[in-house]
Amino acid sequence: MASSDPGQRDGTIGIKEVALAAGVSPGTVSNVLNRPERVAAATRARVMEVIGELGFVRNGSASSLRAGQGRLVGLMVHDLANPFFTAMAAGVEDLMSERGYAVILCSSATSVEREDRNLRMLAEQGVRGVLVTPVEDGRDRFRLLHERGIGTVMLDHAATRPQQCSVTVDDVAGGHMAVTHLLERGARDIAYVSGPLSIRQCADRRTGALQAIEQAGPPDAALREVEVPDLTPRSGQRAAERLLAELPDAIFCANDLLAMGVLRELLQQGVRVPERVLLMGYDDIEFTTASAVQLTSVRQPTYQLGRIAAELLLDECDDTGGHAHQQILFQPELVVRESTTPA
Amino acid sequence: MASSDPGQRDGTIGIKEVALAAGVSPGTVSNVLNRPERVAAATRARVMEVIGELGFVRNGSASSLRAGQGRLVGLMVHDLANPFFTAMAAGVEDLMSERGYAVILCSSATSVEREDRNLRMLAEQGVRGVLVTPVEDGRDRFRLLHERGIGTVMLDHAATRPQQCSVTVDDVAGGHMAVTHLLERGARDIAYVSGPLSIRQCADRRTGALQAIEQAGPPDAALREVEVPDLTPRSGQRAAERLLAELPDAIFCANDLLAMGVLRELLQQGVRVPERVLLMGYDDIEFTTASAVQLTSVRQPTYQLGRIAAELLLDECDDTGGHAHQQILFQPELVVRESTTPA
DNA sequence: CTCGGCCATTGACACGTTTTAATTCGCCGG
DNA sequence: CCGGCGAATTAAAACGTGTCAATGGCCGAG
Repeated sequence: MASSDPGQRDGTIGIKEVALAAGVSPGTVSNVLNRPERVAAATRARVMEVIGELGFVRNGSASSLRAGQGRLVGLMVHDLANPFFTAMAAGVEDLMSERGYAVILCSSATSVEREDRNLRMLAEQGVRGVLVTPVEDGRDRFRLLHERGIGTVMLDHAATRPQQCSVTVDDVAGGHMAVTHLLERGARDIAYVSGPLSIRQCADRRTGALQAIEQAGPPDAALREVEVPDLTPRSGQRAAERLLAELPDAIFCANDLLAMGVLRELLQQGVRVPERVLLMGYDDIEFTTASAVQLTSVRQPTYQLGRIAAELLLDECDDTGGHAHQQILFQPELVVRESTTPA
Repeated sequence: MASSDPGQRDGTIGIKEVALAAGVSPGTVSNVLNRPERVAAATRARVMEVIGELGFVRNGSASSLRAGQGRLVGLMVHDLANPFFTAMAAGVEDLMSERGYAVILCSSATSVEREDRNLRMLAEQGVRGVLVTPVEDGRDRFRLLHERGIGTVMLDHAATRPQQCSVTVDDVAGGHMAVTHLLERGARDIAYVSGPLSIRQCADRRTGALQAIEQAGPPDAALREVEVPDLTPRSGQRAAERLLAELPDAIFCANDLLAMGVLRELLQQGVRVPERVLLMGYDDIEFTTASAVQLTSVRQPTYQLGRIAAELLLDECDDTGGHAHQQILFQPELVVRESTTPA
C-alpha cells in the first residue's frame, strides 16, 4: 500500500506488514499472537511462518497501551550488595522469566525518598504488579499503585492490609531461637548488633531476642544493644570495636554480613571465638563457607521466598477475581556450627 | 469485569484531564513534561500544580510508543548469586536511577538460549539500550537489537565490533599477575581451578597464567588445570577434593567463590594454607572479610564497571551522533594477603 | 497607525497494537 | 429451496501521548 516497494526497506516491520505478507488482516495476526485458538490452524501456521521470515518482533509499548497491561513487573529491594536480597531477586527473576515476564529492578537503598521515586516510575511504566521489601511501615505508601490497579506483594514484610499478599519469614521466632540457643550454651551477657531499628527485620529479631531472655533467661541474663547504620561487614567491625572495651558472653548479629565483620575484628584483636565469645549471624548466606570460624546462623528459604512471592503476584494479576490473598509465613531454621560450639 | 471494587473514582487522569483543569491544551501539558523551556514560566507553574493536585502519572507505554523510545534499559548478567555481577548491577542501577532510567534485569544463567530469549524480550519492550555480559563469543547475536537501533555495551567483555562500546578488565593481565605472584613466592607446581573455559573470563585468566609461567617461570614450573561446571563455593570444594590426591604448591582460582570452597575443603582435610599450599582467588569480593585465611585476590573495580558502562550506554543513546565508541580497559590490581604469605 | 516578526500556545494527526462489532461463508435443519 | 447459525475473518475505532505546522497576540520599527 505505502509507496512502492513492498520489499525489505528498513521500515520497521509491524503487525500490518506481516498481515500483508501473509494475506490476512492485521486483526488476524493479532489474534494469532494473543488468542491462537480463535484462528484456524492453517492460517495460524502461515502467519507464524511469515513472522519468522520477516523477523517480526511485537511492539511492547503499543501492546501495553492498547491492552492496558503489559508483561512487566517491578522488584524493589533494600540493597543489591546484600546476598539476602540478591538471592530473593534470583528467585523472582527465575520465575518471572519462566512465565514470560520481565523484571524491573529497583534498589531503594533503604531511603524512603528513593523508594517513592522508584514506585512512581514503576507506576509510569505500567507494571503489572510490584514485589517490594518496604523500607518503613508507612501506612499507605502504595496508594499510588493501588489506585491504578497495580497489585503489590510484600517481600519479607507483613502485609499492610488484609487484601494484600505477603511472603515473610518469622523474624521474631528467628530472634527468639537465636538467643534461646545462646542462653542454652550458657551465655548471660548477650549483645545484639543490629542495623537501624526502623528496618522491620532488625526490630523483629530484637523483639524475639528480648522475649527469649524474658522467657528462658535466668534473672541475670540481659541484652545489650549496639546499633549501626547499615548491614555491612564494615559496620560489623565498628560494632565489634565498641564491644571490645567490655566483652559480652555472646554476640547475636542481625545478619551474617555484620557477623563477618564482627568476627574479623574479634580475631584480629585476639579474642577467641567461640571460647571467649559465642557468635551468631542471621540469613545463613552461602559466602560464609570458608569463614575462619564456621558461623552459626538462622537460615531462611531466601530463594524460595522470591519465587513464591513472584507466583503470588502473578496469581493476583492474572486471576480474574477468584484470587485469595495469602499471607505466607515461613519459619526460619537454626543452623548450629562452630561459632557457638566451644570444644 | 471487576464488579466488586466500589472505588469508582477511577477516571484515569491523563494529559487531557490535566489540560482541562489547568485551562490549557494537551499539547502544552506535554511540553511542560518534555520541553519545559518552551513554555512560559507562569503556565508551567500552573500546570505543574494541577499535575500535583490530580496525582497525574504519565503513561509510559503511550509515551514510548509515540516518541519511539522510552526510559528503559536492559541489563543481562550471568548469575545473580555471584557478588561480582550483583556489584556491577548495583553500579548500573545507581547510575540509571540518578538519570531517571529504569533497569530491566535479566539473568542468562550462562545459557545461550535463555540469553536469546531475554534479548528478544528486551527488544519487544523497546529498551533504549542493553548492557550485557555475553555468555559466549557468538558472532552477531545482537543483530536483532542493532537492526532496531538498540545500542549495546559489553560489560566485562570486549566489544565484538569496532562501533560498539565495552568496559572490561584485563583478565589476561590479571591471570598473569596472579601466577607471577605465586611464582615469586616460590611455587612451581601450580593448579588453576577454573569454570568452563567457554566463559571468556575463565579462558583469559588461564591465558595470562600460562604466559606468566612461560615468561617468568623456571623450567620446572607447570600449570595443572581443573575445570568445574560453575563458579560456586560448592564447585570449588569438589575441585579441592580432586587436588588432594596430589597437592600442588599453589592454587589459583578463577574467582573468589571457588577459592572459598577450595579453602574450606583444604582446611577440613588439615592442609595448611599458606604453609603447605598457597591460595589465590579473583574478584576480591567483600564477603571474604572474615575468611579463615585472608585471601589474596585480584581486585577489579566492579561497581565502577557497572556505573561507567551505564554512562557509556546513555551517552550512546542520548547523543545525537557525536558519540565516540569507547572500549575501556581497566587494569586489575593484586591484593596480597595472608593466603599467599607464609610466616 | 500599520506591518512584520516572534514567542507561547494550540489542534490535529500519528505511533502499532488490541478489540469489538460487523461481515463473509459454508452448512444443516426445516 | 430457504433461512439462520456458528466459525473464521475483517474493518475500524480506540488507547494516551509527542510532534509539528499553524494560530493568535504582543511589541517594536517604520
